[in-house]
Amino acid sequence: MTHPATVGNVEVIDRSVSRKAADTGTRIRDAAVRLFAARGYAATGIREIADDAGVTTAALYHHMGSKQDLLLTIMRDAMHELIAGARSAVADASGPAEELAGLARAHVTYNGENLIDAYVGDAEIRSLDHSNRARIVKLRDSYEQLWAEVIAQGVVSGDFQIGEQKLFRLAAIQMCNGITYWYTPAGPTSLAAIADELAGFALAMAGCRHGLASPVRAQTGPGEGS
Amino acid sequence: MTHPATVGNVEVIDRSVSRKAADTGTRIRDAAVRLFAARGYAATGIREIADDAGVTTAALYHHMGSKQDLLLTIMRDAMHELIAGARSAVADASGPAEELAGLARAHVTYNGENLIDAYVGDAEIRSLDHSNRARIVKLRDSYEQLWAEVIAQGVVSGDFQIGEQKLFRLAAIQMCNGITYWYTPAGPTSLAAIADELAGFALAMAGCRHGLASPVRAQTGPGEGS
Amino acid sequence: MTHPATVGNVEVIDRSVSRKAADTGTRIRDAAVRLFAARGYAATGIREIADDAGVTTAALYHHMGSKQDLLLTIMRDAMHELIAGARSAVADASGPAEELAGLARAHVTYNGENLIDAYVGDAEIRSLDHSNRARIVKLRDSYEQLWAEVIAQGVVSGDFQIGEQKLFRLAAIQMCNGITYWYTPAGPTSLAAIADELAGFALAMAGCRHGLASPVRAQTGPGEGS
Amino acid sequence: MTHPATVGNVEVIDRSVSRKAADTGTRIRDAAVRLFAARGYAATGIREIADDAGVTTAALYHHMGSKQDLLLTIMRDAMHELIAGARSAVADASGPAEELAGLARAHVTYNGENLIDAYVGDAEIRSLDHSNRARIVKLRDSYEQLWAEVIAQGVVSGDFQIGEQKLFRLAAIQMCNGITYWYTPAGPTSLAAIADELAGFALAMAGCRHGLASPVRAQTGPGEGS
DNA sequence: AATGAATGAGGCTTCATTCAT
DNA sequence: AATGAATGAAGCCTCATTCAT
Repeated sequence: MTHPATVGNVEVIDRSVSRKAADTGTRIRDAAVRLFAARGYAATGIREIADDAGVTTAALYHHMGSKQDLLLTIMRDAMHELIAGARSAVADASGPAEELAGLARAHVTYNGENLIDAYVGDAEIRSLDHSNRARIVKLRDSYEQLWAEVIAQGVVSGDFQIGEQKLFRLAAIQMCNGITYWYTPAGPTSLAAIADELAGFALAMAGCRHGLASPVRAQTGPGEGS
Repeated sequence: MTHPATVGNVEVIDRSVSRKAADTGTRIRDAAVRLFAARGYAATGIREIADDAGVTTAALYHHMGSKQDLLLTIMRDAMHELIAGARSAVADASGPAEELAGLARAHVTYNGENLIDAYVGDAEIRSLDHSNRARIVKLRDSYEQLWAEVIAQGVVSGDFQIGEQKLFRLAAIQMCNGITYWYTPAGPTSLAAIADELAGFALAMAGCRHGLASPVRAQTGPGEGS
Repeated sequence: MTHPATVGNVEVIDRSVSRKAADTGTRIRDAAVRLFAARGYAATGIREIADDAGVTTAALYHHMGSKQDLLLTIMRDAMHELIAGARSAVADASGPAEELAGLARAHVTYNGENLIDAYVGDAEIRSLDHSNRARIVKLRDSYEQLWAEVIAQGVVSGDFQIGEQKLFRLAAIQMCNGITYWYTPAGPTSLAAIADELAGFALAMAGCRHGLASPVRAQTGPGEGS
Repeated sequence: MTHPATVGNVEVIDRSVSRKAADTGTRIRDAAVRLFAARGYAATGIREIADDAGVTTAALYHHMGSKQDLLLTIMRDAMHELIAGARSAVADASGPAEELAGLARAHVTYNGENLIDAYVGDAEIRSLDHSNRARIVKLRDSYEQLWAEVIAQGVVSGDFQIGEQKLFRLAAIQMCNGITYWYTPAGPTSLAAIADELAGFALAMAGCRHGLASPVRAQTGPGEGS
């Protein structure tokens, strides 16, 4: 109910519109992500969330269920968006190198544009209870599967020089993920530029830095080159 | 899973000795790291730690001070060891490429051999109170400074082809750090092999995969082959 | 398990009719008795009742008033039926022995046929608020008065050999009441047979086991043999 | 820790002594029984118990565990005492009639002397959680088994004229149990006299009112005759 | 006749910590 | 060096009820 079915520019508009009169559920969810990201799930009180959202704790439960429910909702939404972005990136690319670069850029972009959701999604898996964790892990596995397929194809085609594919995959994703821990929109480098840079790193790690005929991405803003 | 001062066979001996009468402080510290890693700082109760260590909560306070003190101790120790390892790796290497590879391997090795300490050190910075966090961040900065210097030298010397040095540093460290989240000693690949692989990735990211005359992992000790 | 105005075969018919479109009030009341009997008044939530009845809590309030109102309704109905049954039993009998046996049988029969209503009526007096409790206690007193009169007459007539009449009354009613705690229609003995047996116990306690010319249970209806 | 190993006059003395400086655990337990009896388990707040016992809720948990633990302790103690009393009553008697009378008197006596414990033990079985309920039901079954054996022997020996033994047992116990609902030490009749009277009822129900050569109990106080 | 939203009060329980012994 | 007792604050959550629609 928070993330729109289609991601893109439209979303941004919708968000800015709905923010003006965000419904209670959304206000609660937003407050929760913010606080979970700032303090951690366990260290965040339900009353803090309620206060932050401007509702009573009882209203919070009326709308969103338990604290655990809130976490599940947040993480599930995040995974769904991440996966959708990755699918779309692969679809838009042709050839293993472009696909890998696309996956890296999509990951970085999603994380950069949804910093706190991504951070929570990354850091709070252990805070999910047994069955909820299973659900999220399943989603995460299906996300990683997208990477695994691209990597395997690149190895088969000879585009990539990779030893252990799993090791490569984990290292590459982890590298892209790192943005969550230090990126800020206020920084000097645009998100798109960072995404390109990290995509370049991923290709280098795969042994095909020069595999892309054209620069990875054309839209890099002025003054953000290396 | 105490982190011994020296790693290797000696460690085992130390362990069997210390097991006979592991002092109370150590038992408490070990229990705390284990639980902080498993559940997170905020979600771990002081009584759980005490129970796990086989002491009363009162004894815990007597020996180790508050829960926050425990966390600080753990994180400070971890940072000190990490820094010591990095310093020693740089000292043993000659030339930017070897140094960078050494840093990567040292990071991976420390994290792999002290999984839970490394994980806590990574995940619980936000659980430190204001002044403690400042202390640890200062240590972390001095650690990153080691990387920064190596990177800068490599760029100056022309060994590395790196755009934004800070971005590279964060991405590389993050990649190495990832091992914390998935490595298990029971896995098929030895820690040394993983360390070499990731060091190779780092060099590739720096644009000098072929910069090392000899194979990256020449220093691998006996009995640790992949 | 609504208590029908008349018990017997007619009841079944009434049920099948009312089932088709049991009115909301009845559905709520039925759900309430069921849950009060199963968990107790205090342990039953108004939302559980509403859910069980298939209505919203708001609708519940609209139809039946508060939780306390529901309890009062249930208990008052139960007392009224119990009293009506006792009156009719006394009217149909002649002589103290028959009357006492009739009271016992009526009590057992009502409780057996309306297990949960009877149980709630018995167990939840303390859950009534001050003024409601007064109302129900008044009804209960008037019910016990019926027993008191029969007992007194039997003592005067010499049919009964009873020491303390109050003690006897309480013991006898309590004994009959016990059925609430263990009777189940699925058991091997018919309710009528149980009622006869307990009526016999009451007479024995009154010192006139042999005071009835004919067997106690002459009135047993067809098809209800033990 | 509340009920003494041996019941009897000594107990009364111990109680009065310990009451002067009752330890915290006992104070809590006593407050709990009192409130559970007065309002019911579900309707009693943990804070009410703590206030009544003069401790904080945290101290209550320190000493007695959860509300459910408190209930289990109370019920288990009550069952143990009841069973001990019944065993001792049977041991002191000779012949089915005396044994049955003894069981009845013991039951009435225990309930009369421990009104609130007995009441709670009777009324709150449904408030026990699954596993605790199983424990108490097991104890209750072993208690009823004592009655069952005496009854069976009396039937075999010809002392008792009883149809369905189980029905008789339930009715008799229920009758004795009733005292819980109306007895008060301030009443005109002594507990011993009531116990004798109810024991006489039980024998009458068993069809052997005159089976005892001597009066059921000699100690009946003056002025308490029928 | 019906309902979704809202709420203040309170439910039970655990928290990290202190202190007298 | 060690501990049992104690506590104020806070933990998450549910309560019965009302009310605008």
